[in-house]
Amino acid sequence: MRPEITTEARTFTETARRAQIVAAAVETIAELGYAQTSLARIAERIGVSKGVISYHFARKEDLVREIIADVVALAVAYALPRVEAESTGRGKLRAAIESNVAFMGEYRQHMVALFEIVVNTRGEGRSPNPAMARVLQDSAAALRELLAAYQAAGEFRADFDPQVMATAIRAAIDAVPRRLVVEPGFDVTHYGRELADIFDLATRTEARR
Amino acid sequence: MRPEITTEARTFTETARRAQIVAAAVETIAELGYAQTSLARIAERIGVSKGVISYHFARKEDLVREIIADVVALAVAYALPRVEAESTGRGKLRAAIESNVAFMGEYRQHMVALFEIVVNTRGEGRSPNPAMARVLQDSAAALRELLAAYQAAGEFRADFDPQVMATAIRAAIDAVPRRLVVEPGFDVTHYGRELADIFDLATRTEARR
Amino acid sequence: MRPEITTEARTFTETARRAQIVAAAVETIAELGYAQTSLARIAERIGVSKGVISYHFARKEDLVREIIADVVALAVAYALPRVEAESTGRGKLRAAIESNVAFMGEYRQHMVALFEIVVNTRGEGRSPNPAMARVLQDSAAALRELLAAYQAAGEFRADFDPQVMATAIRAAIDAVPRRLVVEPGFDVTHYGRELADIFDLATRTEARR
Amino acid sequence: MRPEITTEARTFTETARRAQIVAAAVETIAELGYAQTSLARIAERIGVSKGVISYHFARKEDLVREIIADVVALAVAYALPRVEAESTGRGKLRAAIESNVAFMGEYRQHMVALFEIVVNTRGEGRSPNPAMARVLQDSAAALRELLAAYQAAGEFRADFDPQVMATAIRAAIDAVPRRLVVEPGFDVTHYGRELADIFDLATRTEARR
DNA sequence: TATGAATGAGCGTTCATTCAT
DNA sequence: AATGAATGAACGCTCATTCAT
Repeated sequence: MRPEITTEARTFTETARRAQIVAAAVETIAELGYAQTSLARIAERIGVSKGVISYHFARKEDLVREIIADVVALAVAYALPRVEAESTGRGKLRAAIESNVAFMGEYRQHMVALFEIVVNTRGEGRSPNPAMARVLQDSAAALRELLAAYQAAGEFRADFDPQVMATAIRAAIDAVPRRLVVEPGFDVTHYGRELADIFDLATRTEARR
Repeated sequence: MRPEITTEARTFTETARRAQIVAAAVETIAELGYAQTSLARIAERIGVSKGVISYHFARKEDLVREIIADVVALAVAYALPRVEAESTGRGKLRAAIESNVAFMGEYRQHMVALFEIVVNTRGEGRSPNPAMARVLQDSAAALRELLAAYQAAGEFRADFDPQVMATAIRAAIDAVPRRLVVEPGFDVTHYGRELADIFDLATRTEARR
Repeated sequence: MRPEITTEARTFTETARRAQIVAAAVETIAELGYAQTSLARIAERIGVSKGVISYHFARKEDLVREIIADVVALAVAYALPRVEAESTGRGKLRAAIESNVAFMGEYRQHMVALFEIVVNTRGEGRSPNPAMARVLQDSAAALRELLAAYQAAGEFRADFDPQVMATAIRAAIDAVPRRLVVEPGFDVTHYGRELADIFDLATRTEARR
Repeated sequence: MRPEITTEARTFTETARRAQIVAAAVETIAELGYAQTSLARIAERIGVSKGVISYHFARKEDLVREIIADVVALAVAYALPRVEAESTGRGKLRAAIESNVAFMGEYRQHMVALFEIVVNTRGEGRSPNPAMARVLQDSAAALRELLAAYQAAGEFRADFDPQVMATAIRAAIDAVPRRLVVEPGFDVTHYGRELADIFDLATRTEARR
């Protein structure tokens, strides 16, 4: 096992290997599902021995954590600028929904893998994977803040619960990976636009009707 | 293994044992997750040898199928009369959303277990568990039919895609089990009502605005 | 379990049940092989519960012993009169070979089952099934005695080892069941006649050449 | 499981371990019989965990195949040169019988194990183990070819069926392992010579009498 | 830095056997 | 005389993990 003593920098080789392992893991999970993905199967895809993975990731859990972090970073990098480019709450909401859905269309494997991880890993018994829980909470929280802020500003109708609305929106977005698995021809752009329409109608003020 | 020769009726003892096993399986899956639920763990909860489970359910798959059937039957028995009691499309939609969400609140463990099964079992490779796939498809299809019918009748706005709307609604409903795991104090009634409001707004015609 | 205290007579029902179980066991073993034959499978063929077999045969071994005894009794009843009907050693040898082979052709299932039992069951570790060992030894011994007696009488050539000859003959006869499994169209009569020719040539005196 | 990515060469350690496992399996099967030989029992004999065997042989079937191949290779290496050293059909037949029997005397355990495998393993249902079936067919076929060829050449009597004769010879040879189990003092050389005499007499032409 | 080798716990499943009814 | 129910050991197999080289 590689020394873990301090926060020493990673060598170039190591960084590359880790990225390669993460990529192989994502592909394998997306293809076979989490339960069918063993370290052996990931190693086989790369063409190295199982030991390599254990060497770079002391626990399977560490590898999973890295996958989550990678995919989330990708998603944020994709969606955030698109949301920030908008100036109105309405525009930001639409941008958030559409860019999230579009991202899922472009990074199908990553999303399917992430979805598999969400539902298949747990921390200590009952609770969901802590790394994943934080991510989900964060993304829902960001949405809730957006809704609440522009609700306070009077741009959205005052009488909805931003928490519920955020949950509904995220759920509708997060339904995409499963749909992609079931129905490979699924039209992501259409789905994104319709979804944005739905929640536009659901959030707008009397005045805008 | 119990004799399978003919389609003989089940004895009282057997029916009771099967129900007990299904109940224990539901609890275990809800508590530990599907992957951590082994026949040994289920048997341990009842306090019998794991041979007992094999005796009553020849394959693990058979047990899972029975769980699905049981929970679906419960859900249908709960929601269907409430939907049928309504006469308008708008009323039916609200009843469907609220009763589904309410059911999930009342049968938390069952829902969490079902959710675990959905995402953790597969038939032959990638595709989802066939027994479960049928259930999901049926429930989504029923919703889509409802929306399409009253859209055609002019009660809902004409310009939404019933498939997308149905997916969004189901996704928002199906988000409940996960929320229940994460946040035990989650207010199911409130969530149901808000959700109904959201999709009422999202489906109504110009005239009703 | 039925009382075993004394050598009490068997009831009619019991005798019939035992015969039925033995017959079902023979069929099952012949069809699926010994290793694939469980008590459950035998019971299923009859249409009774597993317990019935345990009731009539306290150990699986007891059932096997009964099968052996039954088949051997059949074989002896078939071959013995045919051998005894001959007056010369040469005639008796030919009758023994041909009738044994013919029996195997007529009672294929029984022979295949017996063969499966021979090679699949053992007594305490290494040695062959004691019940079966006795049978094999007996049948080889009877053949050896026949050969030795007429060798002494000058009817067979003096310079062969009756033990070896008997072993070779039995082996050639016992090859039939396996052949029947592999090659269902195997011509038993032809095989018997050719075999008799071979061992007739191998045993005759100089004078007869 | 050991990496299987390419057809890479085996390491020294692996070769040695595989040989050790095969040897232990042969011993165990010869001693206890096939049905009583589990991976656990083999591992125990070597003094390693049973995982080791799964590591080197992905399926039990693979191990069995290797045993067959090993024993057959040994037998061929033993008998073939002895047969080929002879120039006449008569000489070749005697050499084949005697060398086969002698081999069985020298490699008792191997032969007993092979015999156990023959009768105890099946491919898909009824038919014999395909790997083994080929071996048996090959060895019987080789004998039949030998007989037919020299029969055609006029060196053997014309009126026997080479198929039957080959079957009888093989059966008599294959009786050796069982005899060795039952009677440890069995004189292999004597048996081989007597057997050769028997089939010499059974195959020779009128002219040679 | 990576490998091959091994471990040991756990999996679902099979089965002969026991036993109360 | 038979059944249904249960047991417990064993089976082949999978897998994350450890570790010497």
